[in-house]
Amino acid sequence: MAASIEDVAARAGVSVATVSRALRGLPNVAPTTRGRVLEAAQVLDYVTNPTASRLAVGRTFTIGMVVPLFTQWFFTQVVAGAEAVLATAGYDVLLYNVSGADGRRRFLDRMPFRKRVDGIIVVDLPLAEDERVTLAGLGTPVVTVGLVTGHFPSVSIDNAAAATTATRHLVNLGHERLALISGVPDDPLRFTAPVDRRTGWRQVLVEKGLDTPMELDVPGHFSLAGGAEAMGQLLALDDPPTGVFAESDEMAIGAMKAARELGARVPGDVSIVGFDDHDVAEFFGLTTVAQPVRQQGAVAAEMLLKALAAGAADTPDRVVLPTRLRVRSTTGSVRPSRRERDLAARA
Amino acid sequence: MAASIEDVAARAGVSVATVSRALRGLPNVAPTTRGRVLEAAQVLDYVTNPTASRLAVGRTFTIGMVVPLFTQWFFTQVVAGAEAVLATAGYDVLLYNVSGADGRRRFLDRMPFRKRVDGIIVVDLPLAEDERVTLAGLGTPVVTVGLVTGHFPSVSIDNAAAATTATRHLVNLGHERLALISGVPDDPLRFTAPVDRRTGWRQVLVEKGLDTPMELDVPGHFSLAGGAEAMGQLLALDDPPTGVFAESDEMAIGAMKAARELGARVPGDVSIVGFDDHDVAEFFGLTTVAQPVRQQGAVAAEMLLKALAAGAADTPDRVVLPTRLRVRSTTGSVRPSRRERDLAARA
DNA sequence: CTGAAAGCGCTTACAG
DNA sequence: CTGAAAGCGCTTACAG
Repeated sequence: MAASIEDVAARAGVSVATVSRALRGLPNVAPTTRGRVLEAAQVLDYVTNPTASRLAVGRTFTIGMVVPLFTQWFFTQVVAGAEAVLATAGYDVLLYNVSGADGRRRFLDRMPFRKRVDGIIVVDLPLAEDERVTLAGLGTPVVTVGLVTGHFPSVSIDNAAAATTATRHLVNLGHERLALISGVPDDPLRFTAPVDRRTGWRQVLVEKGLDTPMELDVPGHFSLAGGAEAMGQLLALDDPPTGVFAESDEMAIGAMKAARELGARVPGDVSIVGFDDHDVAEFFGLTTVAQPVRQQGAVAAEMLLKALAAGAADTPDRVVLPTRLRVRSTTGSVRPSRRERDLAARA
Repeated sequence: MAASIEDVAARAGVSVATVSRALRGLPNVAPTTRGRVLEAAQVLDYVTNPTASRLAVGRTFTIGMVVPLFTQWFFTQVVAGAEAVLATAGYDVLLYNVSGADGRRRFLDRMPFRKRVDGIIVVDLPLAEDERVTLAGLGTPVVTVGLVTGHFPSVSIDNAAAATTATRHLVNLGHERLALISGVPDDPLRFTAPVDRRTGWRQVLVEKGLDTPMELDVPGHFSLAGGAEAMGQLLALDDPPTGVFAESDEMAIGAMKAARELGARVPGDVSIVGFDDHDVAEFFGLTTVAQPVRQQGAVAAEMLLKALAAGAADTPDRVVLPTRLRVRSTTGSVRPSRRERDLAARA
């Protein structure tokens, strides 16, 4: 049987109150007493029972994280980033996996975190007004990552600006016919990132007076296969794009493979820029807009710890982490388009 | 303030003992009483405080999972598989991330799971004898996945047999010069899977009387880049292999890319078979040996729940899940080797 | 600096 | 079928 605080007290010849104070390093414990307690604890191989401690203190020392699909790269990174700082601070992490719109509904209806966590990190999950109110009503601090509610502290990136950077990069290379491989067309969860990225893309095109025909805006479902299919559609156009911005690296890599298989050179015939700087982006030589993923989790965790310490949050912080273009080998300056070559050939 | 069991008792006009019984569906509660309790709980929006409940019951209702790098695909899948069944059974999951040999040491020395979990799932982490004894001494049931200790119940696959299948597939296609891209050469954690896979590979070659020169056994570090580098080494040989077995899909995909960039066709010049059936294997058309990854986590969780229910485990189960060859487009029948072509040209 | 006692919010024999 | 009381293993005023 594992030793309890009473066993330690008995062995050290003091009360359990003193053991508790000594072990936690509180002041007002005589050095010699503390020594005896520490030794007894050592000998008995004592560790405090967290369940009992939590009940007494009235805190769970666990943080709940709501994550859409924790099996996906992006989310595992965010979780890992948060987990690392929370573990250091002595907090456990309780994961809740939400998939689909009804999953979110179920989460907010049942609120499985009630009485279980001291704080909540919501990753990427857009919240309807009533859902936000429900969450706020819990009375436990909430920090969001990837979405900005205006009511909870948040950490995110500027998706529109990042998309602008990616698109401008293509424009600066001389590309004028630009396509977008976007995320999910009818997203039940209504993530905001894909929408914002499209906004940034469009903005540059409009600013430069370039065309933004529907046919150059195709969905890639945030997957390799989706990216490949999208690229197939684009290359089948009479006047295919010479520059493609994919809203995620996975789609970009799928697009690269499709391009290659269809005989289009990257970046010779078509330049591709992705988004994320996924672990594998470097290996594939993908030019992309890097976002700090683990760091978003880590910063969210720190903000939550701060809120926990401060008691009530003053004004909700809103941290926007920087993104940055990483130019690798999938983008290059523009070459004559197929149509231009055809025209030239005819002349 | 959230309602407590006392609030419910007061509102229902019964004792807290009765509330406790009614809410947990225990027998010996009058139907009308139960009705009143349920209604009161409903009105007060009561949920039981798990910390208090756990302390009273003497169980934590949480399972600890020790995972080498939970950010990697394989491990996230195992965790997700276990998590799904544990959540359904009302258990939380506490993750502990071990990286490097000292990380394992630290884990076993400090045993952060003491008094915190009711059971432990160890994923893929080989245990030294003393470490095994330490774990067993905890008195909480342990199930291992990916390693077989003979002392704890385990769920795993037959890595050697699976590798045999992969290698035989190449042999059956007529390949005689076969290479292995293995895992990590000096693995501080001493994972057994890569070793067993090599054993299976070797066994087939020996059985068929084929050569197994050192130069055809190269490390790929379980990464894309490592697989690519390994393939580069292999293709630089005077007499390069026509068939390559990579111990993971990631290495296989890296190898595919390297082959293509070096002008070798897959499977025209070199066939490649991987291991895992990673999420992306299908997209890349990779022939591979599929292992059930999520299922290993799920089965481990079920075994643990069984052990928890049974009290003491009888004889340690040892579940070996089936693997299966998935033939896609990276393997094909053998073509004349470069050397053979050279000889033919000279004749 | 230290201890006795109450309390955290449940569950569980035990008695009735 | 129900309730009073003890107990789970800690922490924390309070008194000394």
